[in-house]
Amino acid sequence: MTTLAEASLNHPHPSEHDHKKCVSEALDTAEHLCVVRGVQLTPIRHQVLELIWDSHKAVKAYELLDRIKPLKDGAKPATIYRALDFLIEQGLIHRVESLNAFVGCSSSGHQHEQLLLICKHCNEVEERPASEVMQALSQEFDQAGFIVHSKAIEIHGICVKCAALYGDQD
Amino acid sequence: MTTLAEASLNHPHPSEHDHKKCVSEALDTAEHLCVVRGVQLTPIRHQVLELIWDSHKAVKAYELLDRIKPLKDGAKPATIYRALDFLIEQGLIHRVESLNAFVGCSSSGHQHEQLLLICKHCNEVEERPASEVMQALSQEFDQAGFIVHSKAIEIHGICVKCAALYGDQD
DNA sequence: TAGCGGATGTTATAATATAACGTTTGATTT
DNA sequence: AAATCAAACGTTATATTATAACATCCGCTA
Repeated sequence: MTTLAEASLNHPHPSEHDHKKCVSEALDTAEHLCVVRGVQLTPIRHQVLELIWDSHKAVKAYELLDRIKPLKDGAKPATIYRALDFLIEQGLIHRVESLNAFVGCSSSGHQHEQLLLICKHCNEVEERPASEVMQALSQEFDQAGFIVHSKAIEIHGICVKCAALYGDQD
Repeated sequence: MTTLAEASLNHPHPSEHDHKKCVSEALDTAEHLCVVRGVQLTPIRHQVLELIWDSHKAVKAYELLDRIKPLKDGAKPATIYRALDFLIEQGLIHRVESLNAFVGCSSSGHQHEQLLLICKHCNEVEERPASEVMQALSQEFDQAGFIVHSKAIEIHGICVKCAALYGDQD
């Protein structure tokens, strides 16, 4: 299988980190977790995960579909949505509810439910464990008597890099 | 214009509150805010707001469309989406991102960005100001250098009434 | 080798949302 | 009063997101 990790990134600000490391860590973790859990990270699922990890931006399902078609001729919406369902179930990606899009999860295996900081300028999504926030949330649920199944905490704005480069106004 | 407030509520648990009061307060506040702001709460917008306030459940756009058709013959998707856009801009309703649905905002005028507790059983949405959570969030944003434009904090689970009536397992 | 379950292929369609352009209406200006 | 303008609304079309339903394949095991 061709490695997709090197594909064009095209960030509005320079990628200051070693993204290949992000990708390889994410894929290694995913492979490991799937073995441990006795679930199959099939070629399709692996390719979709790799495509998602092409960047830290949230990606749309149909973008993924377009991008997987050259690799997987005859791919259909169900091809992508099934892979996405699997990856979400396994906590390997986040669904960004407020964008109808998807982004890799850096901490699969550990805590999956995190604060997502979504930059309107560069579209990158930063995950933060935000333990104080989570603790305050737990207290709130206790007060309300609410039994939590899942959390979506999505913040839109301007990330620190874009604010530095382009100012706060966009 | 016919009052829609009395329409069927059909909750899984009895509505322990005076819902007519919720509705009238919401509509009064909306009317007042729109006057103050010099924006028009037109009949369509008013009707859509009233339909949304029919219950505390999140409502889908096309459900609203079906329900407004008898009142407003020839209503089309744009009819609803425009009204929803207006109501959201004015902070009179919340868009529930994780459901692609809409719910009335009880605290229009005050803080609009709140924690939403969404019950999987009865579908009702509870708004909570959750000031400790918001404070912890602010600290997190400061740490991250992130400039916030908007927040979606949506928690799915079982509300206190449903937990009492049906247990914690659903 | 027959049967089973999980993954995938395939076709169709449902559900959600917006674009684009025309018309109405009411306020403001001329 | 006529001309103009902007906001709201009407209308048609289409884009975008997502799922249903059923067929097939493939590896496992009974």
